[in-house]
Parts: sequence; structure tokens; C-alpha cells
Amino acid sequence: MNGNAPTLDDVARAAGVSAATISRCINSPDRVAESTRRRVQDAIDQLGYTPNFGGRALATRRTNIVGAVIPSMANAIFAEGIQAFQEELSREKVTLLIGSSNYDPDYEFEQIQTLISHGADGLLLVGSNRPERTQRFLDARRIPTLNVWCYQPGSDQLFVGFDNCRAGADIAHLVIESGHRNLAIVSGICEGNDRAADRLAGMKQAIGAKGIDLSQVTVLQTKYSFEHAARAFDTIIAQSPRPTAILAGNDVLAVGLIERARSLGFSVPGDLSVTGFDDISVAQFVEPGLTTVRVPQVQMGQRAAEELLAEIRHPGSGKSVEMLTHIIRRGSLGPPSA
Amino acid sequence: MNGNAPTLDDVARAAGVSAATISRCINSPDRVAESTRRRVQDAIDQLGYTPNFGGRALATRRTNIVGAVIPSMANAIFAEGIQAFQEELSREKVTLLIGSSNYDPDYEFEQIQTLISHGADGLLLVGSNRPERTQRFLDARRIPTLNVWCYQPGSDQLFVGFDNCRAGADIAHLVIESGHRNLAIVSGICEGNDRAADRLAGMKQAIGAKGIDLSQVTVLQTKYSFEHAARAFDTIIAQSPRPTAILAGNDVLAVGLIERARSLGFSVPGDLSVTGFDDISVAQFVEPGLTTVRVPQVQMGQRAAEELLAEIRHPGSGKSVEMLTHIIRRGSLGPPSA
DNA sequence: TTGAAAGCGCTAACAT
DNA sequence: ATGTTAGCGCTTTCAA
Repeated sequence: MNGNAPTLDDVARAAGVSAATISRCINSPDRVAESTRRRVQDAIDQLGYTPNFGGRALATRRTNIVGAVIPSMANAIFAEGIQAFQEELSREKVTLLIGSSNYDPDYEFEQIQTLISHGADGLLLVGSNRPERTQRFLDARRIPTLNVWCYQPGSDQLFVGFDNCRAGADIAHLVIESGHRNLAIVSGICEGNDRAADRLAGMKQAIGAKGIDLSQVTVLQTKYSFEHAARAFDTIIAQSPRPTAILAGNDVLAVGLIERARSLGFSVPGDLSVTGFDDISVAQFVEPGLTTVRVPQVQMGQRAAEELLAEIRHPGSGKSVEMLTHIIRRGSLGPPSA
Repeated sequence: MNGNAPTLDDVARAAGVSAATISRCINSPDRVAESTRRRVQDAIDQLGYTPNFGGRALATRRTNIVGAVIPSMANAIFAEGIQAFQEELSREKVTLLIGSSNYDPDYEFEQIQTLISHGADGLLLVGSNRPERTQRFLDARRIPTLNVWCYQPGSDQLFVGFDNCRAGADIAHLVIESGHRNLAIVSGICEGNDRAADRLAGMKQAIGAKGIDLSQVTVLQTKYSFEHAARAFDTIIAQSPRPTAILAGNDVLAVGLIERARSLGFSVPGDLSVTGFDDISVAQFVEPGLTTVRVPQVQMGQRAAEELLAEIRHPGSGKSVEMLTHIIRRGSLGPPSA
């Protein structure tokens, strides 16, 4: 805020009416006479008046702000979805406040508090596995909250997402059907990240169901970065017998694996197949293209906005919705090498 | 905001002190006795109190919100920089409000107004070429504003960015030095986008300086998307004589060009070289890797936060700073084909 | 060291 | 159709 901003009173004085009339002109124009409305509008334009948000929030106990906390802004994984979410909100004149948690539950809690104290009417969160104290805080305040990127049928929380476990199983099935029996998994860090944990669980489940001995499957958990993926690759490639396929917990890891493989002289999928998860835009531009799970980010973002807004305006009216994923086949998955 | 949120008065009652004391505990803890401070802190924890932002903003005429309007959230170009910007801000307990303009000046103005009406203490904007009315609005309100992604030495505005024109010239020089004399340029749309315009100007300048006839150089302006780039490629490849190198206005365009080239059976750089601009993360993962201009996004974001905060706290104290770019050579640029 | 009271800009009864 | 008035939650003199 700054000293130069004209206030409602300034406009009222300029237009020769009361402050209440200005307020009406802005919030319910039909309750004011056409002639005065024109006069008021002139004054508003003249002074460049914009309503002060704090004052309005205080008076209405509504901010028209929705908060979102995403794990990371630095890679593309959440960008498209959040963009769609924002576009949908702004159509409804709702502003989006974004925080990022860097995949850290403590930091997530901090961001949530910031958002709430800024008056967020509702919250969009990624995943649903939060520390007790975070959940308690949310419950105590009764903040309408919607979880994306996951889906839990039985829960009383709101979800607009998909079943990470099933999707993980799907991609594992495909890999096994391609003939691979000697596998490794490079997962994200599961602690505090239900999406990573569910994907991993689904993969293991599918692998076990196909009669492959899970104790022979190397599972590494690592941060979502190209560099960490490269290190994971080094560990895996040193093993014997060497896996013929690596299942990655997301596309960032998968791309990192492919890059490292190629720079060490391995051919993908000739020597080794790799699969990803998320279908971020890089997935189609790596060489070879990445076989991965397509997540309907844009629809997820749009639908999340709709349901969250519904829940805010009429508590209880927001609905959970399950989105479907499907597998995109590209060159990174082939038959196992002899 | 919601009905369940405890207020300062609630805490005061619980702690058996006045509201003013609670306020002091939060804002200047040293002005309150140790014993009461402990009692108050207990009450705060007990109730899960978080200060109401609207009330505070109203009373202090300071929001501790900084706004940023970026052209797009959907691709990676601004993600890293904005992440760094945000991290720096949150270290100072300042919240970031993000809007995106979709490269549209009208929409940018709208976003700026939203940000201001939410009380943003300062603004981060991309580029500096804005419509008259936007600039007038900004000037009238005296909102501390800082422009990133560009740098203009003579101006009275604040910049933390680099010289797009020189960087454009640099990469053009490199291409020409590699032996190419038959060039095409695929630029972003220059209208309302000074970065695109400056890059293009720099390229043309360098080309002209090397004695190449500019009228023989095809220049296409197009939206920043893989699809638009692919269409541009089709236009260019149909020409005769066919260019041996294409200079792209950013990496999204460059990647789109490379992809299209390869899917049509052209070899890069065998048949055709391609260069980009920005060095987004895909640039190293396309095949071949993209020769491009590295923009120091992270430092730019950090520094922008520092200078903008300085300007907000002590108007006049923010400094413009020029960042340096350098060229990253990767496989997409080679000598011209015979 | 603490409390009382005024006021920040706005909206929403209630009056007119 | 418009004006009056009383807060919304917080900070900040000014007193005590």
C-alpha cells in the first residue's frame, strides 16, 4: 500500500456523494441510479481509484484469494496444471497466491500459515499426506481445502486427482510385458510424499504379481533432479546382473537416467529401457522419447478450481473427482537386450 | 477469511493482557517483559493464532506483499528465476503474488491492477516496453517497480537484467563465424515484447556488420510454442536457396525447429544448424544439444528481490544491475553443409 | 512495562 | 436512491 492511493472517501468527495454510494457502484451497480453511477465512474477513472483490498477483506470477511502450495516451481511438473487452475480462478475474479514447499512438510506448513493469514478463502494442496499438526491446523480453521495429484475414494477430504498406485502398476505391467524381468526402480523420496510412495507401491505390487522376486529389484529413492538421477544410474549400472529396464518415479528422474546412460555410452533402449511418469514436455524431446504415464494436468487444474470454488461458496458442495491417466509409448521402452 | 480464526482480542483474553501487548509481542518482542511474553506465546500457540493480514495492512499501510507479472507460467522460461526471487523474498517474510499476462499488454495491465489493489508494496515486471496507460498508472501510484530480463543504461527505471541486443548480436556472430552466410531468423512476436525485439535487432545488426545482405535473410515472427516453430520451419525449408542456419528467438522455438527438422528427415546440424536463446533445461536434453545464450536466471531473480526490497524500504536506494550472458556451445551448431 | 483509544478503508445494516 | 453509522482486526500514539 502506498500514500498516493485514493480512497473511497476521495472518490466520494470528488463525485459529491457518500462513500456508501461508491461502494454500491462497485459491488451492486444496479442498486444505484444511472446518472450517479456515471458521475461516480468518472470520478473513479479520474483518480485511478482501486479498492483497497485490506479494507474490503476486513469488512466482508472474504478475500477472494485462493492459496496453492506446490512442491516446486523450478521444474515443469506443476506449471501447466497451476496455470490452468489460475486461469479458471481469474475468470471468477479470484486471485491465486502461490507458495512452494520444496517438498518439505515443515516448509509446507509455513506456507499454509502465510496463505491463511493473508486471508485465503481456500487452499489447493498437492498430495494428501501431511503431518498431524498441519492437518489439525487446517481442520481447526475449517479452511476449504482440495488435494490434487492424488485420489482417495474413502476419504472425507476433497480430491481432484488420480490413482498413483494404479498408474504405477500400469507402467510396471507394460515393462514386464515387454519382456523385462530384471528391473530397477528409481523413485522420488517417499517420506512425506504420498504420490511417490503410491507410485512405488503400485510398481512393486505389479512386479510381485507377475512372479518376479521383489528382493532382486533394486529400489533407490532420490531427489527429483537430473544430477541425483545420474548418480542413481551409476549405482544401478554397477550391479550384476545388470537390470534391463529402469522404472523412474517421474520424468525428471527418467530424463536424468537417459542422459547419464547415453553419456556413458549405453544405448536406450538397446542396452537398457527407461520409463517415466507425468509426461512433462521434455518427455517428447529427449532422445529417445520417453515412455511415460500421461497425467491430465490441465483438466486437473481446471476441475480443481471449479470444485474448490464450489466448496468455498457452499461448503459441502465440492465433489471429489478421479481423473484417468494413460500410458504414452515412446522409444525409451523396448524389449530387453539379449 | 473465516469465522473460526482467533483474533488478537481472543489471544489477549486468553493471556489476560491487552490487545496492544499481544501486538507488541509479535512486532517488537523486546518491548515486552519476558514473563508476559511467555504467557502470550503460550496463548498464541494454544489458539493457533495467525495475525489477520487485512487488519495489519490497514493499520500499517504496508502489506509485505510483492507482486510479479510474468508473461507465461506454462513453460520453463521464467520458472527458475521466479523461484529464486520468491525464495529471497520469503527470507525477508515477504509474500509473492504472481500473475501471468500471456504476453498480452492489456492482460498485463489488468494483472498489475489486481496486484496493486491487493496492496502489493512493489512490482516485478518482465521487460520494460509497456503501453502508455500502464506506465501512467504505475507512475501515478509511485509503486516501486523493477524490470527484469532487460537492461537499459540511461533509464530512470530500475533494471536487473541483461542486454538482449548484445546477446542477440553475440550469437549471430558465432553462427557467422562458423561459416554460415545463408541465414533465417525465427523470432518471437516483437510487438509489445522488447526482449524479442532487442534480440532480433542485435542479430540483424551483427549480420549486417558482417556484410551479409539483410534483405536475403528471412525473418519470421511467431508465438512461443513448439507448434508455431514447426510451422515456421516449414516456411523456411521451402525457400531457395535454403538457409544453412536458423537463429531462434528463444529455446522453445529452437527446440520446436529441431524437432520438426528431424521429423522431416533433416539432420541437425548436418543439413542445418539451429541456435536458441535462454538456456532452459530442455536445451541440454534435445538431440543434438542446443547452442544457446545462457541467461543467469537464478542470480537475476535473487538480485531482483534484493534491489526491489531495497527500493521499497528506502525509495531511491534500489540500483539497476546489468547481468552478463554467455554462449553455451552444444551440438546444434556446426559448419554449413556443402 | 502495559493499557486505552483512535483510526486505517471498506461494507452492510439501518434510516431517510 | 442515497446517506449515516458501526464495526471488521490490527497497530500506534499517548497515558498511566
